[in-house]
Amino acid sequence: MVTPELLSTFPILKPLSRDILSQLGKAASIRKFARRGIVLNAGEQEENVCFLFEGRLQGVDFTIDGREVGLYFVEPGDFCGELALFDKGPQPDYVIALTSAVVVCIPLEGLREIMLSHPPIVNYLGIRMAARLRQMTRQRSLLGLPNIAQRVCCQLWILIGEDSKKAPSQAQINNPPTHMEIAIMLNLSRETVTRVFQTLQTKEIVKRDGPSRLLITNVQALKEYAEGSKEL
Amino acid sequence: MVTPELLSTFPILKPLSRDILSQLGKAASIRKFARRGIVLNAGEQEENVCFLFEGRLQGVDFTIDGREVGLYFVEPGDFCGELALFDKGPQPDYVIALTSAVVVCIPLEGLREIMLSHPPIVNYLGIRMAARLRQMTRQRSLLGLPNIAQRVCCQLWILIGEDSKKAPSQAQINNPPTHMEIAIMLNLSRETVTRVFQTLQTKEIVKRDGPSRLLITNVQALKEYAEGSKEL
DNA sequence: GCACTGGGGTGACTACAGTCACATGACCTT
DNA sequence: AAGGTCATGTGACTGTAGTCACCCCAGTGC
Repeated sequence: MVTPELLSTFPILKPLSRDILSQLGKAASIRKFARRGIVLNAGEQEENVCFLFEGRLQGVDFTIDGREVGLYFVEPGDFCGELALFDKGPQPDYVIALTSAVVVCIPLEGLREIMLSHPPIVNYLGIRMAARLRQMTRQRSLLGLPNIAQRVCCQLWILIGEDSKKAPSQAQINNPPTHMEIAIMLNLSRETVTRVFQTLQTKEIVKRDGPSRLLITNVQALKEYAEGSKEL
Repeated sequence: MVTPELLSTFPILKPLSRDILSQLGKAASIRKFARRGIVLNAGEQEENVCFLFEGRLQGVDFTIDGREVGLYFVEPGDFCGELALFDKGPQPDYVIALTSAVVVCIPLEGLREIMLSHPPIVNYLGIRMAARLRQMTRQRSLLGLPNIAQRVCCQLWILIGEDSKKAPSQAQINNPPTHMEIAIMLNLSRETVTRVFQTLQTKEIVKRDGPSRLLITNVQALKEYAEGSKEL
């Protein structure tokens, strides 16, 4: 049983009345995951939409030969497993916990009914899926870059986020992905990512600040590498 | 001015009443495109959803260094440019005509209103976007394959379609993509694709039947290569 | 204290796909 | 018949990213 207060912390559920939220809450459950725990299984007909309360998740897939492929991140307040709301089809990718995570699971059935009778919810879902399609398109075009260093710099540029770009003096990435996580997003080997980072560090473009922060000491240079106007 | 009859040939518009269709038809227009014509521009706020009546379109993007990237196909009866219905955002990719094509353009505004008041339409759109996300996910995991020949075989396997898989004796691909089109979908060079095809042909796994048909003479073998249980 | 794990760092080697430079043949238009 | 374009073929060369093998180090559990 999940309280309406907790549910209403999720932006998409905010427009719902207290009554409906408590009804949803009755069927919902809270689950905790350790690092590397599997939140959703690819290929299966999952019966929940998973709302992330705490931690960070990643959508991943595997190639036929077992290689891991990184697809997208899920941050707190966001959710995953929503595709089945529309077509009742299988989950296209795995979702795993990158850190220990707290997730609120809401059964598809209840949500589907509410979605059909509440236009703001469908609309939010539409915007969400559109955003995801855009993100996947951008990520796909990243993979087309033949220059590997540029690929990494572009990914970093995306990870910096809009806020930091406006205040370049203190640009940073909090809880940066591990080299391995970056590698599988960009179709690279871990070693290659490490080598690019080494170069970036000796050129004083980025700098580690403990395990949970990556400082961008030269935003301009990073941008130029990302755009291909300079080469590493 | 487009007739309601024409509009109702598109599955998503089928549930709409004749009245509404004629209203939509008034604002709609028919456009013809030559091969390589640009139907939608990436980055722009397009003001139409484009319904394909005849021909074949492809969603493409370009990397920062100008390389073409193939994303998806649009077949007759299908449409593109629908993301803006939800978030009024820019089109994420270019859509170009692979053959000469006839397209019915319907203004976003009109469709958006109808979508909000007609649940079956939103629902159809949701299913469509979910399908596209699944397809992009699958395509993305293809790119993770380090074995190039396997990548091409997987793509062929996808292109064969379900019907042909059930009748393996006459499996075929109609209007197959050119080597170049396959190459940009798989992050390969055109020459590499040609070389894989050469191998497949000398092994009598596929066979050209004129410019508009590719016969799969050995479906089982193709499947094994795609799954990685055999190597070329 | 110790073992264990996971992230990061590095060198040497090599296979292999990209690139470039051509050639051919089909098919258009004029 | 000539000229153009486009899809496909093919050889030679080369750069580069993957792979493998190993290292260190920090954190954590017992």
